[in-house]
Amino acid sequence: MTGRPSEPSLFEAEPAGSDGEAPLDRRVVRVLPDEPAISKTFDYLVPEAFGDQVRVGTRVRIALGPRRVGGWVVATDVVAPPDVALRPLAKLSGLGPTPELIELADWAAWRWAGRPASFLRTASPDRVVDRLPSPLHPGLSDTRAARGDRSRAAEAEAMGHGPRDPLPQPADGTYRLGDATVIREAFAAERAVLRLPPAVDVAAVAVQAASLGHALVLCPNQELVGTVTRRLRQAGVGVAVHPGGWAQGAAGATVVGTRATAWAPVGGLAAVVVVDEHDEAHAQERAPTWHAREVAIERARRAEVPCVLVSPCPSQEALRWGQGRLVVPSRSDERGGWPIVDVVDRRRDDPRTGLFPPALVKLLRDPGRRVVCVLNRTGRGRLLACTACGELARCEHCDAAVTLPEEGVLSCPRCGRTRPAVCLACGGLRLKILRQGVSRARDELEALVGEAVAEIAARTSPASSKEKDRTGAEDPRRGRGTRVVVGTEAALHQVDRADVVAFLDLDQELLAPRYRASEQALGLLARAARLLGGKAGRGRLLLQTRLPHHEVVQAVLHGDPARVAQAEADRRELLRFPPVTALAEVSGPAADVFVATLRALPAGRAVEVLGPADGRWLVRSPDHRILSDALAATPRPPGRLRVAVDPLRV
DNA sequence: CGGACAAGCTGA
DNA sequence: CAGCTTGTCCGG
Repeated sequence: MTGRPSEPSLFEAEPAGSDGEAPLDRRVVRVLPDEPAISKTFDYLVPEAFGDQVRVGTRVRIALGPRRVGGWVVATDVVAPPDVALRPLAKLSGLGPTPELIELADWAAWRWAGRPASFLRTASPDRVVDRLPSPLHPGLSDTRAARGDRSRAAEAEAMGHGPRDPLPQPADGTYRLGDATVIREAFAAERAVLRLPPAVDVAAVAVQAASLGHALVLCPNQELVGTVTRRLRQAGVGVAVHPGGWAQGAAGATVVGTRATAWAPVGGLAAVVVVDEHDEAHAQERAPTWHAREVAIERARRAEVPCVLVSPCPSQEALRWGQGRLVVPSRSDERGGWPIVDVVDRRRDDPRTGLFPPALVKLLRDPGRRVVCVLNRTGRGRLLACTACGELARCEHCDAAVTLPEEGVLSCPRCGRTRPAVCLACGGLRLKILRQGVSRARDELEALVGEAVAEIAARTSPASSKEKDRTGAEDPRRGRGTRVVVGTEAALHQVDRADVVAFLDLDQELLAPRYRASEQALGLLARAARLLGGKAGRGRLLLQTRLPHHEVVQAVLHGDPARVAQAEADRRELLRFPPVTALAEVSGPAADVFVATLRALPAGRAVEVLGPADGRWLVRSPDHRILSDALAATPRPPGRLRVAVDPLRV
């Protein structure tokens, strides 16, 4: 999983004076321009006036041809080729990534078939930083004493040495492990996967990490960043929140943030933690499709500091990396941190019952309960048929089944065309919804419970949200006022507490045609579990399914994610999917040319090419070294080409 | 990327 | 053959 480019690094410079004639009167540095289309480095003279401010990582401006562009110094003391006339650096633009991060960017560019500049941009401050502040106290320090006993108590509680209440939940709604020494145990070796059930407050792990010194804590979302930061500060830890705290982190602090924080400089780095490592928010969707977990792992390895991956449902990638160092609380502690699960076995239900069988309706009508219904289908209907002639509604252009995003409009999910809701076979105007989406479910729910029900869908593209702002439409976080909400999985991100979370059609998740479907479904259920708290609370997770024996259902029911992990490990082995192998997805107009070259690689570096399917090819190798070497060795043809290493939606 | 320059097409 | 488009290469 780790590996280094086999090709010599782009940035390796021969030190001046190594073979005699170093020009002592001029200093030359190598600069990588901050331009997506340029991946070459150029050498420049350092003006006398810049003094000793030019180091590896420094942001500079350079004259490149007729224009000026930004860039990073990637090597100093360079011996330039003798035949080029050097120009001086045009300007200093402040501090940039540390030399370690420059090297890490080089590695990441190889690992995810991207350009170093895209990583260096992520590793750079978002505004000019000319000097660093003084470092913050590492770990638990005098500041804590100054704050008095309250924070001491918070720390003790976080460490699991708080007052030993029996299982009933503390007032703040978090669930406390009976024996929290597992958290300390996780940091005892260089690496560990720490499996903590959803209701446990993961901030305790960050506090433990910070006790070793300045830690790097990666969270999948802003909400967790807030929680973790608050708890760290309560415990007296000096925290810098990325990206605003870039300079403070570089100077020395425990750094907390989301994905991009994997690239934050941390002065005196002592430990790395990835919170909810299974969460796909840690992966960048746009190419290069880098994953914060993998960057964190590599960073910790290079810095020789402990790395702990935390998750209620560790990914196969994490488990494989952990090499058996999986730290788990006692069975009862783990079980207690998952909610009570009601499995609604729908195998014998009348299909006409729809999405709301009596068991659910009863919970829905209980006035004291806040209910979130999850249905991962947007719009009103995803499959429709004519009430008159029974014909399925399909696209006139490409024949795909059309959907009903809103009343009266049919839309093709394949080619994007829309048309009025009319049957093409008989001209009938009435279509019946065979598979309903959230909008329709909302209407039905309102009728069932007799009160307003809010619908929550993902906030769509930035353009449309701007549109909403302009038209002054309502707050996207609807559902604050209503007791019952229904939505896609976005509902689980936008609601912070619930008494019941009901998955109206879990089978859609369990049977999704993606190799990661089981893990993704479990991740979704873990997220739902967070809204509910542990078994001691009154939260219930209701799962409607025709697959009650599916390992994902059984895992949540017993609070035992190992049931999924084991089944999944076998399946990945059998199907040769990651992490047993390494995958990349190649698409775009230039993909065919690129793939043809890949196919022709000599035996020693051969990769397996599958496809095309829907204009996309899959490239498979026994490991990432072979895959990344092959991708790096294959020239990019002109034209648009997307290479997604470790695609999650295959 | 953006400019420079070379090679290819068109029209009188 | 000028005048314009399209493509390829290069920048220190």
